[in-house]
Amino acid sequence: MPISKKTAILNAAEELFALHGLNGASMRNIATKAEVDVSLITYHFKTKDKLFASVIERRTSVFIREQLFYFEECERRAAPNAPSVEDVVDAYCYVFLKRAIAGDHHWRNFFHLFTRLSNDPGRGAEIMAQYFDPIAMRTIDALQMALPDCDQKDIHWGFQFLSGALSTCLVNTGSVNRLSKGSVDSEDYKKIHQTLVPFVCAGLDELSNKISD
Amino acid sequence: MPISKKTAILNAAEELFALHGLNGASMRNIATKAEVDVSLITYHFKTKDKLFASVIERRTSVFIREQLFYFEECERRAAPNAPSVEDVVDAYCYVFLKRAIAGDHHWRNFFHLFTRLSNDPGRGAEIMAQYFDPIAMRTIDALQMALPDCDQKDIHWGFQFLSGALSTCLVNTGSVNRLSKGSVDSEDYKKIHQTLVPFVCAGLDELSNKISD
DNA sequence: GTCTATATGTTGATAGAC
DNA sequence: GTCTATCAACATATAGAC
Repeated sequence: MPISKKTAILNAAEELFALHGLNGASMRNIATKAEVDVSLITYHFKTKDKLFASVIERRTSVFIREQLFYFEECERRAAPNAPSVEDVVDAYCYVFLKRAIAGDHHWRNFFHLFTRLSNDPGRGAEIMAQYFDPIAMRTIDALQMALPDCDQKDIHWGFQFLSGALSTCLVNTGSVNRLSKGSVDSEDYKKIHQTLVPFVCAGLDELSNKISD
Repeated sequence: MPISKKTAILNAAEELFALHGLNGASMRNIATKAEVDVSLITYHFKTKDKLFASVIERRTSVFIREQLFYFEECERRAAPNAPSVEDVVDAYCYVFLKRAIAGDHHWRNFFHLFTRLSNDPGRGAEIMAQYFDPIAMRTIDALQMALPDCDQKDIHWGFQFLSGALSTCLVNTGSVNRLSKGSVDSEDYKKIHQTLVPFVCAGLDELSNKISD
């Protein structure tokens, strides 16, 4: 079954918003990429901003549910003890990385867009607050349970570092490939998973162990 | 002495490009913010893209020289031994953070823009390659010296994580403040410095110690 | 160096035929 | 649902007066 034109618009918008940002991608660019007339975008989504919101909503609705499920599962598995730091960090990262590993380029575009939003103080910040704060809160709570002796502020910073480290890996700027002269592949998400999780866990453990001031 | 109109343009452009991106900031917005006529921008910088390049160049010329000086100093201090991971990570971060700590909002705008560029696959990636690859290379080399037993690929990923963790801290999205209900201040760059460096060093040590595959 | 006036294209969005 | 035609607002850039 061929995809609907509405879906084609969403896919094209997702990719172009990810590549060029909200302002950088015009409705005409999107229409061309989707092989659709410009006015059809207005018909389906009314305004550009609402199209943007639809692009976000389409995936977050699926994504957030799954993310929360992973956390529940990881806490249930550890019960009655608190989950380990590894389990929490892994749960947070894996929901992103497993889809990237699977090679789904639609999801990759979305994660790409996610990175853009998470480093944008304008409209991006609003959307992050609306859609991703629940996940962030949940992760921070779980980290606090896993590291009961860690200073709360350090947990917050630790999550920020985790989030930043993960998100740069989700956008394909080509820098890792270039800097490593081709010996490292920026799209080797399996390797990223294997490397990022222990890196972040060691970092968090360090923060937990040091005397806070 | 009041600043020249040319400098006012650069300052305004720096701020608006940081906030809204290359496409999101128009020359009119910039001219208004700089309290200058639009055509004066064309007079001084010829095109919008060249204005953008000038914004980058103005600070990178200073910044890169200083960054490289820090690395030399830190290697000289450790000689004939290799510098420690702490020294290398600190040198990389501190050049950013010391100016942020000093509260210079022009530099903060620039770092803000830096974060945007480092997560942009388009024009941003080009500029990063041109201006920041030398620093990145230098940092990676220094890390390799500090961690001779670490797998080269892990060093590259470690640097990517470091770079991602630092850069999210340089843009003020308000997320840390929101998520911590005000108990953490996203502009407390001194705290970021104190927290990020040990976090990253522990992560790198972990990568160095694990058996690579 | 700085301004006014203007050229030329692109933008997001609408109205109406089919 | 999908297209054609069109709008007013905005974009970058230029020419020329002072």
